[in-house]
Amino acid sequence: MPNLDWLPRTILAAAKPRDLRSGEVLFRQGDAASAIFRVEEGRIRMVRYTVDDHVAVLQTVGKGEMLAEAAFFSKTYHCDAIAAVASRVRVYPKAVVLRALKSDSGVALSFISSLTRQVQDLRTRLEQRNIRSARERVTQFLRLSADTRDGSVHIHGTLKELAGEMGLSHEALYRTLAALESEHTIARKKDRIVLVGAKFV
Amino acid sequence: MPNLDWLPRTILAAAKPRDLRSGEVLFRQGDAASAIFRVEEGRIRMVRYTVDDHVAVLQTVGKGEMLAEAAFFSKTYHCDAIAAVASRVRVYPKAVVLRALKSDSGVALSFISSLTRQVQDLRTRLEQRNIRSARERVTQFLRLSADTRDGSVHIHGTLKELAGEMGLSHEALYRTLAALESEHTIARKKDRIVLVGAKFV
DNA sequence: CGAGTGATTGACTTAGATCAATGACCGTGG
DNA sequence: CCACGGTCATTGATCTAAGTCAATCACTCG
Repeated sequence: MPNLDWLPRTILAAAKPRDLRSGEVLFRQGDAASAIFRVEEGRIRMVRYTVDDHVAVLQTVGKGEMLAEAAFFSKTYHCDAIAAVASRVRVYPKAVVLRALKSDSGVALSFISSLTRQVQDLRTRLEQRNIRSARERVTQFLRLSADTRDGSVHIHGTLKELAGEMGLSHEALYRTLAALESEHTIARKKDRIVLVGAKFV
Repeated sequence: MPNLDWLPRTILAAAKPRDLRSGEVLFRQGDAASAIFRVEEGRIRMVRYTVDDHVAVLQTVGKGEMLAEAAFFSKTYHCDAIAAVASRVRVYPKAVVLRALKSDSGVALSFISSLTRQVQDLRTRLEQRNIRSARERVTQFLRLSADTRDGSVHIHGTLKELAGEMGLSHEALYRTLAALESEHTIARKKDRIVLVGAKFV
């Protein structure tokens, strides 16, 4: 869950937390962009109002993720940020962070590193979504997530959450795992799934 | 299609092109990471071999996109890059680019800007993939892509390509558009779709 | 002028969403 | 210490929307 590890400790330490009730607004489209945030707890929804007067969710930002990075390069926020559930964010004043990025190329480089990793990860997830079949989607996920050493995948959080991240209903995931297990393609342990037939190093 | 607009002109100009036949290998997992690339024409597939001896496509990089950005922070490439069709890439030596990033905070900032935009875009696309119904997926896409001024969406390339990007079969997209049109939710012109009922500014 | 490709529509099939019910587990408050 | 409410995990039954196969038409290009 890092994701802001690239910031100097002094800035990290100085960032104030802010608590939000469910439904509370963090900022609105058009507000002066004064800070970026990191979600410590809960979920924030980035929402935009469309030309035909509907609401569109641009993204849902979860625990550990950064939000409003684009505020760096904009005078104002370009969408609303609203807490989907009771949440806590940490506030990083834009000016302070920007100064650090400008003055210290090491900080900038670390940030770039973090961003490129994110881009890769997101592209991979998008690619996975192109796989229609639940079965293939799940096995590809497991293959890419498997530890090279022992072919096992550690499951963070609940299977239900995982299903959501993979774009499957939780029932579909349960069923698929059950099927794969019964064919001995995988073995399941507590918090861990092992790819049978993985070549160990 | 820009995406490397953040690099100094001198570097852009110095980058050599390289042509690849369909199926040709640009680099292999484990090769020393000596350059990053931009796809000028065609499509490059990033492929990894999994622990259980299968092939997994990590991502498909299309025209205008950058590839192997992560090579900046790694001694070696961590997957294979293979041309899916005859392609042309431009080669940016890692050392040169890295030097520019380190020495010029303006360059670094521009790169960061480009990356944050990419991250936002990818997250939005992922969010869209969570919408199961073709109809909703298409309308959300149109709403978010619509020009604020006149509520119209310019269609780049073919509808077939668009269907692929949205994760729909082309038939499903055609049908959905036909349905939306017959209900007067949208109007179609050459290369352009207009959201009826969009509030014009 | 034919080959190749996109756009479009029809018919059919199926995989996955949805609705439902049950058991296991956990924390908690009386 | 135990009963109760809540959530996850699991499995069954059902339904439907989207994928797949297929045929046609319109265009473009050499």
